Amino acid sequence: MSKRSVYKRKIIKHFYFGRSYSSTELSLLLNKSIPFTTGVLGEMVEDGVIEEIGYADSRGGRRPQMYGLKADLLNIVAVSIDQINTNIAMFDLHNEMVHPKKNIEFKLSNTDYNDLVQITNHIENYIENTGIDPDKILGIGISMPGFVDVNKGVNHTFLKSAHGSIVDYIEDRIGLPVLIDNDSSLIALSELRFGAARDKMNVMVLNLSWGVGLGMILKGEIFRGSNGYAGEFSHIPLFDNNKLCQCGKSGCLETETSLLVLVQKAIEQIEEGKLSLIKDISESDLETAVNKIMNAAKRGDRVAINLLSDIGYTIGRGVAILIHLLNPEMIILSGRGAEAGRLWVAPIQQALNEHCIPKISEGIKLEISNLGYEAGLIGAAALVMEKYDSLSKFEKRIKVVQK
Amino acid sequence: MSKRSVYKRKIIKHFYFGRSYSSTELSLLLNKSIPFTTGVLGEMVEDGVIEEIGYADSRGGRRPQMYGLKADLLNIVAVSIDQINTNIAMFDLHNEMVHPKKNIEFKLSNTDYNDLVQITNHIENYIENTGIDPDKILGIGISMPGFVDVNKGVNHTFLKSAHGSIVDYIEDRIGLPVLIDNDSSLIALSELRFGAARDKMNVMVLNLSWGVGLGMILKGEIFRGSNGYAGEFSHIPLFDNNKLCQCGKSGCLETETSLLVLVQKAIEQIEEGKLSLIKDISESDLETAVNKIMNAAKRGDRVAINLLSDIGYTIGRGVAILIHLLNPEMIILSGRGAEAGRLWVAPIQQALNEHCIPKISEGIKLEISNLGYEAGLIGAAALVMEKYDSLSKFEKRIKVVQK
DNA sequence: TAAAACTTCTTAAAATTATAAAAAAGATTC
DNA sequence: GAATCTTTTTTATAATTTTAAGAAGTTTTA
Repeated sequence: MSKRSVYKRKIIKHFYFGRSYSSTELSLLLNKSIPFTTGVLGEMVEDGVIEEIGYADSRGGRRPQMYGLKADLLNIVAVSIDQINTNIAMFDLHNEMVHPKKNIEFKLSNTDYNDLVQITNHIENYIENTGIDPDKILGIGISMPGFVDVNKGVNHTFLKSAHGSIVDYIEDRIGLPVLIDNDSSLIALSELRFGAARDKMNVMVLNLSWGVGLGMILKGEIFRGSNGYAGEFSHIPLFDNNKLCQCGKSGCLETETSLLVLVQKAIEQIEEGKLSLIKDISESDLETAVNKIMNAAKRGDRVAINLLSDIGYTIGRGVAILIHLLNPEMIILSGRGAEAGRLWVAPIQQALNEHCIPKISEGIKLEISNLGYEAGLIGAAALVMEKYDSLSKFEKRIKVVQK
Repeated sequence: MSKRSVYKRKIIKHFYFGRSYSSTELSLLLNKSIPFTTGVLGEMVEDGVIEEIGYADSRGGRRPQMYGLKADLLNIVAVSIDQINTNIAMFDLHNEMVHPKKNIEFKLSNTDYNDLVQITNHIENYIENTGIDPDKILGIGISMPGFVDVNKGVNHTFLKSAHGSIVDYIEDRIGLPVLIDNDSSLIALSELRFGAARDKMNVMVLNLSWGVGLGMILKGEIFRGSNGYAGEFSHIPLFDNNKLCQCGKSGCLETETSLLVLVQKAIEQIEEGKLSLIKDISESDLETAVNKIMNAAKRGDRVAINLLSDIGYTIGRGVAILIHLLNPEMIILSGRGAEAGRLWVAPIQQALNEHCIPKISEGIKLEISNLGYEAGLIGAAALVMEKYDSLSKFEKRIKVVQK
């Protein structure tokens, strides 16, 4: 691969994450001279990869020519899998969804090989339905919970097939580059590239869901640890409570903060006869139960608010640990539970005030994501572009960037 | 600064940390072509910066010419400050101590400006006593406990002078580049460059001392967080014990693991009448008390061993948190308490077995440092070289590397 | 034991990339 | 409103760095 084409890939990546740049700005980002950058940009315009998108405002001199990616040059398939739902969507290079996302209800089992076959079928069908030429698809990004070994393309928790790598299987069947990563890390990636963590160096992104996931941004990059297992926030041993966690240990943070615990405690309190707006909930339909509790809290129900506060405070104690160990500049509440995030800010902040050395916690921003429910899908698409300039599997894909 | 001289600095840094390289190896490390690297190396030999040190064994072809730094080209002053002792030493480029280290008993107060003056005097005298020409000194590296803001050169815990930056003060007085960093981070740095963490990517280095410090190696580099406060392991809120910590909060890990707690518990148990080899200890002379307990443990005293085990187990619980969050490949026990480290390996390992998800803790190595007592000084010297290729304050110092 | 294979080192030509100066376009100032 | 200052872009020239090919040593293999 020629050096020039390496720079072209980097330029495409910058444009994807940053929208538009002038020649001068890019030369700074690439650490190359302006004449060189201008030359490369010229070639890319000729090849139809990027286009001139007008002039930016002057900052005291000649107005800079701005460049941007041609949105329809390439597409990216994003797949977001969780325990009960799988979503598939197609994005263009401006990060717009170009085909309606498809939601599949799909209970993820731990070991069934058939699950993998099913999901691959769905992806295959979805791509066909979009009518987009596979030659115009850069790759497929997949977000899923569990212990994901990024390099081997294996998930040690879900879709464990005897047939080895998930990535290899899907690549073989569909013939496109496939990348997988853990859902919390990808939510952090979307916050880093498109959300509140943009241009930040050290940020902790909490993925509020059935458990509390953690995506870490350290030194301006997603941190994954030596095997990709970093961020197991749910399972830090924080309590002497003898409550068994689904991971097999006891005392995990999750044993006091999961939404399951929330529902259990709510049922307990209602049975004790406390007055509450919460009605008719049971452990057998958690999703509905959680929604009812959340809604009650939003309407000011004391019981619901107190329950959420307790959990928030406990999460906050965990966050205090993160702050002491990693000294981040920002905490972001993201994931599907972030909508109710506002309810949690106060108790978390309270826990931070009580458990942090002031010097280390002062100035830390506690923010709620505005990427919302889509963060997982955006992260899956971003994963593909994130690796575009470094993985060899992209080398032969897009002709225009090969010289 | 010319580009070529940037590469020369990088080469010097590589040699300092790696001893000797061939032209081919260096060209790989620098990402430059072999002819270019050979050319630069030739110039550096001519300038007397490096020398040819013979041929390495062949690996199936012509034997490579090896190069190494001239040890006496430059010297580095290392200063290691802790709460009761300050050590100063002079190193050469082969990391050998070229002048006997000087130990100064010196109780570090929190705010006394005079402390800073005193320490600077000592450094000044020490350099004079070595008889080494200041023009042959690259810089001064300082290791100290507390909240160190590396960029501002300020310590928010010790030597807080109204006169601003510690670094600026010493640089003004001595006229040499000065760098400071937190002791635990520097111990981690010496492990990374010269110890068990060499070539490792993600390692947690515990600095066993009066508290338990933590130096983190993430992605092959020391991690310091956004303000340099990362690694406050001692003060993670882990207990509901209502014991007040010196940091002002309660429930910190330190409230159950500090050597002070060790002594208090020992006294308690002896007063209760337990049979033990430990005799005549009191809280007024902690250093002696700790030594007596350690020695008793080494001779097999049950009381001492149990006390250390309890503390080790508690530290292990903290380490389990580190493992879940950061997924390191290795844990190193270092610092002055590492000698007794062997006594702690078993209880720490025990805690890891009980509190870690097997998938994430399997394969993690738990090692005892072999850098020993000197780790702090070595780290302080290494700090200077670590920053040599990136800080402008070194630009004008060494003439031979300026072209 | 000689040929093959392989690694290192050297050289000169080729390609890449940067520098510097000037031109273009717009903002600011007096 | 002309002169001056800025920033961006272009161009030509200069410097840097790589490529490619071959020479020089060593080990491996036949």
